[in-house]
Amino acid sequence: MARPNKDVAALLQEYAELVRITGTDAFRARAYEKAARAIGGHHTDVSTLDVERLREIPGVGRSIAEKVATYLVTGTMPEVERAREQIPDGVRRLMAIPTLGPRKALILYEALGISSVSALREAIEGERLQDLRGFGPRTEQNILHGIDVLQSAGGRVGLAQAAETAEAVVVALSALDGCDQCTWAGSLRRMRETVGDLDILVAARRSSPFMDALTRLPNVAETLAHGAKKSSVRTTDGLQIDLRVVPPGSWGAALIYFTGSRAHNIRIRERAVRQKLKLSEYGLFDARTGRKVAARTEEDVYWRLGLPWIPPTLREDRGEVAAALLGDLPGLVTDADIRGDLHTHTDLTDGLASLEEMAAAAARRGLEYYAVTDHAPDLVMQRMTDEKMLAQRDAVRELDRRHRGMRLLHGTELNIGPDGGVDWPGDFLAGFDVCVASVHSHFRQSRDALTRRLIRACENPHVHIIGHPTTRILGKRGPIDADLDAVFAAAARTGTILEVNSHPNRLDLDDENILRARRHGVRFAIDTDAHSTPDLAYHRFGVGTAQRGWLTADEVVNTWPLPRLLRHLEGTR
DNA sequence: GCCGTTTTCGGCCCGACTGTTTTCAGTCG
Repeated sequence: MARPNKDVAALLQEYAELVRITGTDAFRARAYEKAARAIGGHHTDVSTLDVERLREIPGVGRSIAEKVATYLVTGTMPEVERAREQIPDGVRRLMAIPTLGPRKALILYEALGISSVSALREAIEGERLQDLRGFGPRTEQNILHGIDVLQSAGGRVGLAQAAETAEAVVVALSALDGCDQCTWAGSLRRMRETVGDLDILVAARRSSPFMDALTRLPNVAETLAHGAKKSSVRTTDGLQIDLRVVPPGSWGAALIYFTGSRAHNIRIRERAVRQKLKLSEYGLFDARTGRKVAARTEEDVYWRLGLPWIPPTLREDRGEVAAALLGDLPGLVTDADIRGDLHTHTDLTDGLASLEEMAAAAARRGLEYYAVTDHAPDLVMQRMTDEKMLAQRDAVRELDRRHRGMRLLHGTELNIGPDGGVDWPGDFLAGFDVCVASVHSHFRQSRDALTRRLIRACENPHVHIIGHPTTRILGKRGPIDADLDAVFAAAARTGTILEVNSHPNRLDLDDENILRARRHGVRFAIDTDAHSTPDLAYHRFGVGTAQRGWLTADEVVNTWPLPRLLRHLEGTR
């Protein structure tokens, strides 16, 4: 579901940015932004709603409801088309550069005609910004650095977008006659945090119907290659999709080959060679006779190489083959192990859905426990007060009495201040079932200060979980510069849980930090940080990241039965 | 543009930080 919601949200967001650049009324832009967010996170498919129903979405009034209704019927929004004619798309994309907002983007366009990131870099390097009011040397430096950050993502897309596109392609191709099997492989199957291109694999006797169907998918912008075994297209949002069609008998070998990683494949092929075998995407063959010895399933191929099946999330050549040989592969945490969520928001702060809606959605997902952790007062913009928090606690307790099968917990997401302190004194904190504490400001303190800050938060007996520990936002903001090994050691010593934040833009801790932290003996919580009901589905990305960090269910506290979890939370105080 | 009402206007998340200024504008969370 929610594909139309995402389209509408993206369009309204684009319009908001265009209004922000051209317009004088910042509140109008904010209204569109708010509506975009509300629709993007709305629980029902907006294409099933008429104008009156659309207006019931908070933040959507008559004007926006009518624009959306027009778009859903005609496929365009005339106001957006007009705005696009005034401002080239490249100007809007300048705003993706951190520290560069709508005002500076407009100045750059009007004064120098700059309408692309590359033109901006050239202008700075050509010293053409020197006479521009408001653009000093530090600003130039910040912009150049921002461009580097932006481009370090390297044209890769986030996990959520990749998964959504891949699922649509697989659904489309699986529906064709003669499709024996179809799935995605590549870095998406390995759950890497960003995906460079999608690898789709089909098992079928005839390939041409699939190749033709790929090039005719609705969001395909251009066909890069069109052959009998492989075709490639680029989608309208710049993502490359490679399709391979193999005979059904080669499915398992092909799946291994296209899942990768390259390093993992090299490792197992070396193993094949030592056994006088040859491994390719078509199968595992006797090197001398050329006779096929395995190919139909991944398990067959691995087994014939003397290995158990290795989960795709481990296939990075980080010791998984050696571990497999020793029988030491970890029993990885899975989606099915997740019993609860310990970091979520409601519309009391910046969430979109009410406490009741979030709890109901969580219960529908089969969770056994669910903590509501709205923002604490030091994040001033959220306007939290003691009274509001205590009133919410009463509401949570009341709702909990009515919820059968799922236990509601009352918590908060505290702010770790510049000195490592948090919003409330201990006696107030003691009233919460669970306290998450996160860094939301002062990201550029010195390494020493940031390290001390996080360690002090770990040492606070009321802090149970450190939320999104490095604060990085993929493609936008790097991790804070702290001595993470010192922080991990402190977390292990104090029993403080470290979060694996499942939001696809965060995935924080990431796989490598999880690997490091678990060596210190840290426990983890895989949380969604949901701000709307659809966000509750993000758990799969956090679980994938945790698997890449070799985590077992026992290391993840929200796989534990509630009594064990509560004993652990209580025990750290 | 939305919304609530002290109800058809006038407010709209508020404050800090940065870099450029020389008193403030822009950006961010």
